[in-house]
Formats: sequence, C-alpha cells, structure tokens
Amino acid sequence: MLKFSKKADYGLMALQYIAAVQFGDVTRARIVNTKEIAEEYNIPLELLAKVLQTLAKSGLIESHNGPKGGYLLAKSARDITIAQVLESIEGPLGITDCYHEKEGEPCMQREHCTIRTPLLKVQDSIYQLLNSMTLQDMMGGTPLITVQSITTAQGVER
Amino acid sequence: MLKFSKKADYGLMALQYIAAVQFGDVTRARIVNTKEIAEEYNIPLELLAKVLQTLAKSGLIESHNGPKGGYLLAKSARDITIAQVLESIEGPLGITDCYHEKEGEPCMQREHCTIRTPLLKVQDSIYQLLNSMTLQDMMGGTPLITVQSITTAQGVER
DNA sequence: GAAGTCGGAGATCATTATAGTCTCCGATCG
DNA sequence: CGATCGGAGACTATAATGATCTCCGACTTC
Repeated sequence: MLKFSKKADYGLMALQYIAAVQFGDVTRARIVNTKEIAEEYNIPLELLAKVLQTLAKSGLIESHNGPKGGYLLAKSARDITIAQVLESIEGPLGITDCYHEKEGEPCMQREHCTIRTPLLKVQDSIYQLLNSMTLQDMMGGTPLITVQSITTAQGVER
Repeated sequence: MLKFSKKADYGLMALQYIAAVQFGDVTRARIVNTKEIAEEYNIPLELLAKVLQTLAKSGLIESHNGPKGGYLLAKSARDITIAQVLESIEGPLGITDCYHEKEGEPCMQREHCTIRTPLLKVQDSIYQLLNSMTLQDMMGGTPLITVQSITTAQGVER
C-alpha cells in the first residue's frame, strides 16, 4: 500500500546520480546523459527519458541538447525535496480522491463523509515529511528533522 | 500520488460509523449491519461486505450472524489505528517494491541502489504517522502527536 | 425445527493506471 | 553536414483496482 510508482523511483535514482556526479569529489564535475543513468541502474532508456523530461519541465533539472548534452541539477541538492520530485512525476499529493476531484464526478460519500477532514491532516503530515527530506539528505548528509502535530487541538466536524 | 484505495476509504468510514453508533451518546448502543452502512454512505453493498469481512478476520471488529446480526468493534476506538486498518485491507506498507519482494523477481536496480536506505526511513516515518492516529482521533477527540527523526545521524550507504 | 437473515467465500468482469515500447522531430556541437 | 543528444507524441501490454454476481453455511428468531 501507499507505493511510489516506478517512475518516481527512477526519478529519485536519476537525480541522486546526477547530483553525485555533479558535486561528487571522486570524479570531476560533468554533465550526465540519459543513457548513462539508464545503464547504471538498468532502467529502460525510453522510460527514464520521459521521467527526466518531466523533471526538466518542472524546473528541477536543466537539459542541454546536442552531443555531450545531458542534464544538470537546476538548483542545489539541498533545495530539492522528495515531495517536489514526486509531485513533478506523479502529480499532486492526494491520499483520497476527493481532495481534487473534477466537476461531474462528485464523491458519492461526500454528504456524510466523516473521514475527509481527519485524513486531510494525515495527508498534510505526510507532505511535510516528504518535503522535509532533500536530495542531499538522501546522499549521506543527514540532518535531523522533526514533524509535529498530526491531529490538532481543534475538534473535527462530524 | 500515494492514494489510499477505495476499499481503505470505505473501511475507515465503516469503522468510524460503527464506533459512532456503538459509543455515541445520541442513540443507544446497538449492533450495525453491512446494509445500513452501505446505504448511509452510498457504498456498493458487496464491496463493503468484503471489506468488513477482511477487517473481521484481522480482529478489528467482531461479526455476529443471524437476524439482528452485524458488526461491533473488537476493541476500543482508542486502540485502532489508521495503520492497522490500512494494513488489514491493503497489505503491508511498502513505499517501494523491494521491501518485500519474492524470490524470482529481483530488483534490477538493487546492485547500485542508492535510494533504498533513505526511502526506508521515509517509510518508517509514514508508518509512525499512520500508527499514531486512532479511530478515536478521527472522531473528534484529538490529542497532540509528534513524529520525529526522519533522517538519522548515521550515514547512508552509497 | 423451519424460515429468514445474516456473514463467508469464490469466481468473474470492467475500468483504469501503470510500465514499457516505438517513431519521428528539433536542437546543438564538432 | 551529420552524429548525438533531448523533446514529444502515439501506442501496446500488463497489472491493480473497483465492482458485481452467485452460492454456501451459520445462527437467530419465531
């Protein structure tokens, strides 16, 4: 349950790899192309390409065309959170459908729904969690983070 | 992304309703059957039945057969967490496949996987979150809960 | 003890989301 | 100019989900 999609996994791996090559102290900083990442992690090339394109559109990475082209982080690894990556690839966080349903497909349970409000709090907490962990955290520099207050003191509509 | 299944939603609603009827101060405590819940929330009867059966097997609710039969909470609403409900209905929490993959379907990325360990921490944090909110919290009595330490001080393998 | 009411369990089908593939285009650098 | 790269779209296959249907067995009520 609550599984990330493969695309999201691939995206995180790729970003992590790009960051490592770009800022790592082992090799000199260089640009990385899709093929290299795909081979490194055994990811289907075309699928990874799509993921990277999506991330580029979201402004998390910069693309460079032509021979010797590839991708670079668009900002510091410290400023890229897991939430941003997931949101870019999988769309907005929605633990339950009804948080962003379109017109014409109303929630049949909305009327007497008693779980909408409390679940919204859970969702917010999860979002905080995902938004507090950065690419840099995933690479070893691991600060301590605290998320608080899942349920608030004010009552819940019922 | 990270969406609960409809079954999980239905399960939470049903439990919430059962708890309200069982412990609510409006009506006298009584047993609730599947049909009543299904009509109350516009949930397909058979589907809800399956969900309730699952919850009963997990020991969260007790079933009573015969006319005037139905379901009762097997324990206090304070002792039923969202995590338990989700786990009962959707199976064990697994943000990524590789945390419980079977023999014969190895993860192609396992070898150089750099996100496995950090994501495991995220998963644990989410679990704590879900396991700290109870049915009772969802019904209005809302204590304050704190989840801490997503990333730990020790380094991450890379 | 018979009838009716309930849960238990299985197979089945439709719909959707996901994962993955294929093809063509345009930009860029050598 | 042309090889190498990303950009973008359509397309297919597979799996998960949501939902429905049918039959069985247990128990409670009358």
